[in-house]
Amino acid sequence: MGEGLRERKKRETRRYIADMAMGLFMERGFDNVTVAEVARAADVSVNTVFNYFPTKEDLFADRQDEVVGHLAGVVRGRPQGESVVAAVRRDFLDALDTGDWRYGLHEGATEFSDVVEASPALQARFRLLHDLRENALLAALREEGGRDDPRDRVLASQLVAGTRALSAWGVSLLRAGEPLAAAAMRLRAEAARFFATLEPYGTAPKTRRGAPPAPSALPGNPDDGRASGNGPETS
Amino acid sequence: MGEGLRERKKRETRRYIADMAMGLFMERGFDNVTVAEVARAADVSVNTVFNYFPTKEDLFADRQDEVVGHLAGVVRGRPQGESVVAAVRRDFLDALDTGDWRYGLHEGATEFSDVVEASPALQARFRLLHDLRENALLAALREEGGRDDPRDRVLASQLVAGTRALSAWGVSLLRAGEPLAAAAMRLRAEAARFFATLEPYGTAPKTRRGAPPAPSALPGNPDDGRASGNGPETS
DNA sequence: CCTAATTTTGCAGCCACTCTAATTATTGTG
DNA sequence: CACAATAATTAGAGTGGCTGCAAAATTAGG
Repeated sequence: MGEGLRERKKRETRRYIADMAMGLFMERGFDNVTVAEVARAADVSVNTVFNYFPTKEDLFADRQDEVVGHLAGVVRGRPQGESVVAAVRRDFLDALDTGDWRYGLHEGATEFSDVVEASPALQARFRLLHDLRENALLAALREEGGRDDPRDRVLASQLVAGTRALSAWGVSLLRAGEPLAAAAMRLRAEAARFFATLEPYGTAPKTRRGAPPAPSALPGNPDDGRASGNGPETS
Repeated sequence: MGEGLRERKKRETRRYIADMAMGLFMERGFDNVTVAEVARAADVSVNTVFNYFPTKEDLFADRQDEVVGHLAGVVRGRPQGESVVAAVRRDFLDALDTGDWRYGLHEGATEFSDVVEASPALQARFRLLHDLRENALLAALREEGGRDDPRDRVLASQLVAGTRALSAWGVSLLRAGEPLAAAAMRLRAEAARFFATLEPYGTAPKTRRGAPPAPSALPGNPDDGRASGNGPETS
């Protein structure tokens, strides 16, 4: 029941396609590689590529679901008594300390960033991801607060935009040759200022009815056209 | 010299195409109208449409250059002694008072918004515009401050994201049936809270060397692929 | 008018992506 | 093991946005 040959082959095929694609993208740039070339490199048909990845961008931005739902998860999973702003600050600083990639800062972030910044299509995709991130966070905030509180809207936008700006600055530091540790240190200082500014939003600690820490279904943007697929239709 | 028949015809043709396109988009939705249909409606060839508008989205988002450079212009043109945050607040509240469209709030904003929210392509375009807006604002901030100040990055991101969130809330109020004046009033209150939060960024009033109020050339994002064209090449 | 500069157009083509209809491989069952 | 159900892969044709290029129409200026 659990693990047929079919399932394994599917995962392997998907993986192989994604790896081949990433290799080509890193080498020659996202826009200079056609889906047909990816298909040839992976020795499958173009249709098979689209069976696994709904768009060309999905070949690059795998695991995007994680980052989209991350902030919302942090907010939902925070301990009792912690404010929203404090929770995000904690997670952001933790990512800095552990060198985690979830805010875009990691070893080799520059190569990644180079490819993205060279491609309008990829930039558009990441803007979409930030939007989805903000919407997911907003949904999490609404689970606690009132119906359509403008403060939730503003707070979500400020948190996403701020951390995004900080990460962008961090990448620019890395690109300027600064080692990751040094960049992280400077980022910590700036992050402190940023989150301090948002303190006025953080007054409400956390209400009772805590939702289960990590519901897997993300709210998502109803207008994003296509979700990131994980494989061919299972009819 | 100034005004040949050729120039006039060009403006008229451009205008006619844009009007026909907007009519079709409003009626049937952006994604359900092909460029070929726009061309037929305007009685020109598809190539002519692309001569005037570099992308299909440009048919919808005309005058986008204004909104992209607006915030930067507000910052550059603010009076001596006014902080950046105060300048944007003043402009935002002024737009609310005068019912101006520059922040997306105006009579008929809902129809406009309906079309946009029904089209992933248009949403992507507006995300791009917000990005360009932020970059332009950041460039303006850098004309006064230090080289690559992370506080400028964060402030620009907060201002753009915050006003965007407020406008989105405003549109949701309009869509819920609230009259424009009432929505504007509630928006003023929320805007006050929002800008108050950003006060810590507003300490620097304004330095000496004020640049000329409105330089027309926008910095723009080097990676946006194509600028919004204003007509066929005059080469 | 006649020529040079421009605008418009038609045509061919690229690429992402979709749909449909075979074709092939994997599975569970007898 | 054979066989039928199921699911994955493929080829092929087509759509739509967009780009070149070269010919035809229009306009400008002498």
